[in-house]
Amino acid sequence: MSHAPDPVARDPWAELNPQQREAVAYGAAPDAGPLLVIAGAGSGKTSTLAHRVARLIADGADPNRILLLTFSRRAAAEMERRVGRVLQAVLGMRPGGAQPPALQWAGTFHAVGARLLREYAPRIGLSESFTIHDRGDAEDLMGLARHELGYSGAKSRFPLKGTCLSIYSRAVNAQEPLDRVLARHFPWCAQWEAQLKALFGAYVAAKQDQHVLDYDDLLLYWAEMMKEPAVAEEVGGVFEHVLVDEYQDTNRLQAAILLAMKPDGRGLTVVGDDAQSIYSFRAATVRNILDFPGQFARPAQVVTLERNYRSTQPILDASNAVIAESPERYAKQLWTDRASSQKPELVYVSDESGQARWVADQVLARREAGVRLISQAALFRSASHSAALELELTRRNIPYVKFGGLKFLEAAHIKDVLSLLRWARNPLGRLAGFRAVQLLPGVGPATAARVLDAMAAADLPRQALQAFKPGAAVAADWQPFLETVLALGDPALAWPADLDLALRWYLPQLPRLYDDPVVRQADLDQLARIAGTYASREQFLTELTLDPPDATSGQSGAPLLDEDYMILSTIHSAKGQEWRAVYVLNVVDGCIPSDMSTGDADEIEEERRLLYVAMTRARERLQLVVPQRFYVHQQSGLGDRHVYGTRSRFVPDALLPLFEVLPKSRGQAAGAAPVREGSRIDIAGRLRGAWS
DNA sequence: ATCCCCAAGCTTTTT
DNA sequence: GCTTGGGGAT
Repeated sequence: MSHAPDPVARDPWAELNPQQREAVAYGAAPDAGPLLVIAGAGSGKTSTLAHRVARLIADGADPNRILLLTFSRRAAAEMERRVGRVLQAVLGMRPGGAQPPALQWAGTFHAVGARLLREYAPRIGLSESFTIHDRGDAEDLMGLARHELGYSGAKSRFPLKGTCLSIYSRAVNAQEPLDRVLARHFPWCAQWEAQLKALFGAYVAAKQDQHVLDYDDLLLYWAEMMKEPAVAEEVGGVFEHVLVDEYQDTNRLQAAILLAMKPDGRGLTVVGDDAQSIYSFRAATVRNILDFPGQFARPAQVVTLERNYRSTQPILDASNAVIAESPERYAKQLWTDRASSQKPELVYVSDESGQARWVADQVLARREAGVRLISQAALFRSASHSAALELELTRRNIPYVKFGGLKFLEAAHIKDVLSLLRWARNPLGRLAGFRAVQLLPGVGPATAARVLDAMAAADLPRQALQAFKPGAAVAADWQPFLETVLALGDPALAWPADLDLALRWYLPQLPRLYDDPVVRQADLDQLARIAGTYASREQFLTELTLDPPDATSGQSGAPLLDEDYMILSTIHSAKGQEWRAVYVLNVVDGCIPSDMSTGDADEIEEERRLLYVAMTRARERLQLVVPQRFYVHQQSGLGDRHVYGTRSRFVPDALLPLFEVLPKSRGQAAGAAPVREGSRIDIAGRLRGAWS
């Protein structure tokens, strides 16, 4: 242990600047109104929020009555860690001694909603054993309803199940009537309004019959529950302080929940940055944060954090210039005292493989200069944009971990096992059952439907299952399956023995079900390992759907935690993070902005903010990479093809002086040919020079 | 009723 | 390139 005292340990408030202090100290008076903290990128937002929570507790607030709403569980964990650290210092506890009080209520809106609903289930007529549908399940259930209503014929060209769910979800989250949602966001579906209404009715009924909630329900039921004055007062009273992080990415439904809990705004703190609002596709609205102060009888106090501790001035200058074009925002100009002569770079490369080679070269060169892989990240607009880079990294043996766009839970074999567990927990969950039963050889949709119908009609679903007589072809396999399902339904079974039981039945089925049983078995082993870290099956199922493991390892096998690896991430998943070196891929019109999002001005603005978020992740080095030729997946008709890309419209000519443009000799794209090893030495030399 | 094969359509970001 | 729907053989 070091004798040099941690600066936090010496004086926990010393490291705060005046604005941060104001945000931390605000509301000492008992009648203080709500607080809005506008926290620019890299302005110490997490630290400020953590200090504020710690100060509240130090001043006597009960940690069990503090609700901290974050955007992801990862963010919640980080916040808890930092609150604990500050508290230790404030309360004068010695590290390694007694633990500082922990927060009982920290998590995402959805996770907190799930927990509250589980608690209040009996009072609002909800089954306590409700299971939660992830996006895929919700789509499938929507698809089922769509089919039952006869909209699935090949000729009708009715919106696909995924589109239907998106429409439904937006209507719920934005709290807007269907016709408006259709007109504004899905005009090509407007002709189906009546049918969609019927479909959504059937979908809602199906969820209720089966005791399942989808993501939106976790918010919707919570909001509805709060409309009951007695419950609202009770729940609102439980939480003395409510703090919300990333408020720019909340939607109207979430705002309604907050308002219902804290109608006068007392004890309410929201933190965010309107310039980083990037989730409007999920019905988040920047209006929430822009309109926050005026919502209350006593307007909110607004504190703005403009000092940036993360990036060098040249990086900040370029980022500020990019966002400056945005029309409506809380005016702020980030500043820093981290001077540097290193401008961000704008790098032209030939195509995506040239881009991959360039980035790999850069990463290695930077690593030689002392920047660990884990301090370097490649960011991109959509998960598929990293494919070429992943290949290149694997080829060169550079380990990486990829965030975003992960399909672990969507893999068929994972869903198989989870549906077994879910169905055992909630026998009325039709989707899980439908999938589980069809794992048996000789059982298809018709038999599965008969089983589930019999169960749905019975008072005791499990007995109906036991009594079910399958056809002769299935009989031999039925008995062990039945025994497994019934055993899984035994509440006395200790977790994770349930999973072992399910796997014992399921693993032998793998070779019959899939061509590549070995790979899939490895995944399931992984699942079993994760399972051990959850306290119960219920927690496992809930948290896995609400917060799926969000990274995949680039190397086969388990990622070694203390090994050095670089980060690949979608820009969305990069929120709140920072790295010493950041490479932004495909800074090309069509990628940023995505050609999916060039519909209206609002969408374009969000794409601009996306680039801003990507750029402001960088501490020291920032490179925007522009492939001059890139591959687009089939859009309409023509098939896959190459397109000659132009630099993103968010970096117009006027901004070029803020960047160093590479390569310096025109006409030669960097990383153009794999044979040009000579130029690599050149580049490496230049980079070393930059660090001397 | 199941299962297997073919054809057709669509392809962002995520709790 | 990958899922979904339809048709035919078993």
